[in-house]
Amino acid sequence: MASSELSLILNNANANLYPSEPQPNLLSMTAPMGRLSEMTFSSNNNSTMGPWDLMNPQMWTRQNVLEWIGFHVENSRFDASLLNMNYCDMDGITLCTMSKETLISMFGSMLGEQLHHSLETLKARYATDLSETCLSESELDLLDNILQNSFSYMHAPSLGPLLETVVVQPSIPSDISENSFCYFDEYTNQLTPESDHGYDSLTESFQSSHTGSFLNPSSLESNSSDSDPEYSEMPYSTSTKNFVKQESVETKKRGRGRPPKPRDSEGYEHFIQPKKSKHAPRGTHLWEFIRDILIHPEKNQGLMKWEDRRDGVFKFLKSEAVAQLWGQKKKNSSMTYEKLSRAMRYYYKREILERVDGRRLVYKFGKNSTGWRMEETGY
DNA sequence: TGAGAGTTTCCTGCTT
DNA sequence: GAAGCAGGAAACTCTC
Repeated sequence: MASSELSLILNNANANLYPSEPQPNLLSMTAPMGRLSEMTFSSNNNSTMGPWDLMNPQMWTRQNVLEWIGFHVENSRFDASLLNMNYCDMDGITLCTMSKETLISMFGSMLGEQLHHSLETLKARYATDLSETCLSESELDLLDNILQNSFSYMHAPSLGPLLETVVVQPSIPSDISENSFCYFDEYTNQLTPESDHGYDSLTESFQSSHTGSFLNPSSLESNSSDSDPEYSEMPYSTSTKNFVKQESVETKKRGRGRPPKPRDSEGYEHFIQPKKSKHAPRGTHLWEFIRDILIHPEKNQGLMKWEDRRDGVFKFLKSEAVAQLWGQKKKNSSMTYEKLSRAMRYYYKREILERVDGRRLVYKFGKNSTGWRMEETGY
C-alpha cells in the first residue's frame, strides 16, 4: 500500500469528519507541520468499522490494516501529521507480531496503545483461529526478515533488532468465562458500549488518560538487576525512550509536590480532553489488583510470582509492565513502577503490606490484606 | 459541598 | 553510576 493511498483514506475520513466545527484545543496548539497538521481527526463515535472488524487480524490485507489504523486515527482524534505513512504499510500477519511497545514506538503512546488494545481484542475474538496459527521459530525468523525489510528505516544504531520487541503470546485464552479473572479481558470488555460497568469507554479512556505526549516507558519489562535471570529480557531502546529523556531534561527543576495538571493544551496535549464524564468506581485498590494478578498466574504470566505463597511473599518480575497495566486500569498512561511502588509503600502503615528488607521488587502481604491465602482462594 | 480515603506525582537521601 | 527503596509533601480524584 502506497503511503499516498493512506493519505487518501485519511483525507477522506477527515473530510467526512470535519464539518466546520472548530476545536479550541487544537487551534491553540502550535502546528509543527504542514497541511496534515491542520487536519487533526476529531472523534466520531458513529464512525463505522470496516471489513477488518469481521476478520481475524492475521488475515487482514494491507488495505484492512490501513482501514483499521484509519478508524482509530479518527476515533482518537489523532493528529495525522504525526503518522509515518510507511508504518502503515503492512499486512495482518506482520501487524499481529507487533508488541505494544513496537506499536507505541511507531504510532506514539496514545494511538499505539489504542491500536494495541484493539488488536488484542480482535485477536482474542478470533483466539481459536489464532491458536491454530502459532508461529514456529522459522516463521519468526521469516517475520524478522519481513520486519527488517519493511522497517529498515527504524534500524538506526540506537534501535535494537525489531523482533526483540515483539512479544509472541504463547497462547490466547479461548475460554473467556465470565468469572475468570484477567485484566486483558477486563479491558476488552470496556470496548463494548453496552458493558458499561461504570468505566468510560476505551476510546474515552484513552482520550482522557493519555496526555498525548509519548511518555510511556518503551519497555514494559523490569530491567531490575535483581530480576530473575529466567525472566530477564533484552532491553531495547526506542524513540519513545529518547523522548522520555528529553522531556525529563526539560522539566528538570520544579517546586516540591505535585503541580496542578495543565488545563490548557500544551505540546501534544491537544489530542485529548473531553471532560471525564463520570468517575470510575473505586472497586479495585492497588493491593487487590496486585493480589488478583498473583492468584491468577495462568492469565497473567510472567508479571509477578509468589516467592512464598504461604507467607504472602511475592515479587515483581516485570515491574514496569505491572505498572502499565495498573495505569491502564486507572486510565493513567504515565504510571510507572516508581509511582506504583510509592503507593505500595503506603500500605506498610496500614499493614496491608509488610516490608521485606534487602530484597528488591519483593513485597509481602500484611495482616490487613485478604483474599490471597490458599484457604481463601481454594487454590 | 466538604471531608477523607486512596492514590499520584515529585522529591531527596540512602542502599544495593 | 544506575536502579530500587524509603518516606515526606502536596496535589488530585473519587466516594460518602
